Amino acid sequence: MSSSPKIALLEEYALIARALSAPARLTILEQLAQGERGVEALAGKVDLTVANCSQHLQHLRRAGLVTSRRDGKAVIYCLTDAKTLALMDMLRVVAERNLAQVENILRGLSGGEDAPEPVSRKELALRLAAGTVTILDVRPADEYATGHIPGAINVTLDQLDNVLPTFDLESEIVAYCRGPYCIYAHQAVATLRRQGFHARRLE
Amino acid sequence: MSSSPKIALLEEYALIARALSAPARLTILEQLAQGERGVEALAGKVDLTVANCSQHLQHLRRAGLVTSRRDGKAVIYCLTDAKTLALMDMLRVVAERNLAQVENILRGLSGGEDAPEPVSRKELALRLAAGTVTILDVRPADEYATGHIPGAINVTLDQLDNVLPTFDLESEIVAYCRGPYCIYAHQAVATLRRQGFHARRLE
DNA sequence: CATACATTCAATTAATCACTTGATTGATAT
DNA sequence: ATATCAATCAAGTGATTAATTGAATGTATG
Repeated sequence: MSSSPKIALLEEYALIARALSAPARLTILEQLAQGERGVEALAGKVDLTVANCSQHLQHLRRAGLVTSRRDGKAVIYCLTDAKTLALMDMLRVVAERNLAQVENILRGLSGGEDAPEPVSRKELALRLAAGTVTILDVRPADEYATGHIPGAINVTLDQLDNVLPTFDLESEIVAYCRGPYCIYAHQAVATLRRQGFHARRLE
Repeated sequence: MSSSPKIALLEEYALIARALSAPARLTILEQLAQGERGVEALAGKVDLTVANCSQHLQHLRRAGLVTSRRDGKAVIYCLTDAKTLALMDMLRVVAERNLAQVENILRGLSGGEDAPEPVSRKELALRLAAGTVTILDVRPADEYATGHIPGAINVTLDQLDNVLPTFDLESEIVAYCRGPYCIYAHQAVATLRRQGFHARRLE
């Protein structure tokens, strides 16, 4: 009745799930989703010691989620394939669907009930062409530097209050950050709306 | 720079991943995918003590993956929604893609290199209508009893050797079990093929 | 009301995990 | 070769986890 291969298989699946079961590793994956990185760069981004970050990376590698290659004296890590992101996204979807706690947090971020619908990518393209929208890239400057939506202005959350007066109260503002795992855009939109701006988040 | 709500969110996501990080809980979910069950029935199916099974179920409930309701003096558990299955399936896909170990196990199950392509559901329907196929349900009798493909014969792995001589060597045999997480069908096909039958697995 | 039953709780043990610290490896530059 | 830098390894600590056992809860039935 029992089957050793079956358990062996399940243990492999469980290995992957376990790799995703630490917040630190999820942030590492979020970073890697933006592009390959060295260990030290990652450690700085996710606020871990280098040794600790290295261990997490090896945990991820054992699960097959990332691969590494050597470049001089640096070791560069990158996602094994895009399916990993799909897996993380599904994790997020299930969480938002089933956990009341997640909804509470997200509601808190958006500053209450009046959270506006996010803007779709297609809609943004139309508005951008019409020139009726300001786009904010809310990521750290270095990530903005390596690539961003054409026409987007880089404003981190720290800088937001300073830059805010230069915006037009009437025009629409669309904020984006790294993706679904990143909440900078949520926070930026909440801040802007508190000041009376027409701000929305890119989906 | 740091954001407490961000970590709180990631901890919720990690909670779900952790719920999927034990083989025992994956088998429980596989069972629940077939229909709701009481604690004792589940404990029997997945070979755990009742207390232990109950604890795993509560772990899953904390992660929002299952819900429970009372029915008399029994407590019935069921999957919260079908997204959970999609998540598990993605786990399997990523595992098959990235982990060499998984491929080894699956190859071992299929009895070597000559693993035949699985039969699609659509193809099976056609063959079934033409009457040119024998369908085997390789699940335990009680699961067969609660529902099965019309025309399918219930033969567990134990019984397979006994029943085998009654099959026609020329006709095609298609075996299925619970789904992608279940390996009974793999094993049945391997056994049948070793005996010279034209056996394949339902996708 | 008392009893039997299904499930959960509580306490324990052994194992595993995250993180820290300090030493070690591998690759480049002086 | 030696020094330097990035990354990994190894060992230790505190916290978390899975599984076991036995007691406690809640629900139905006599």
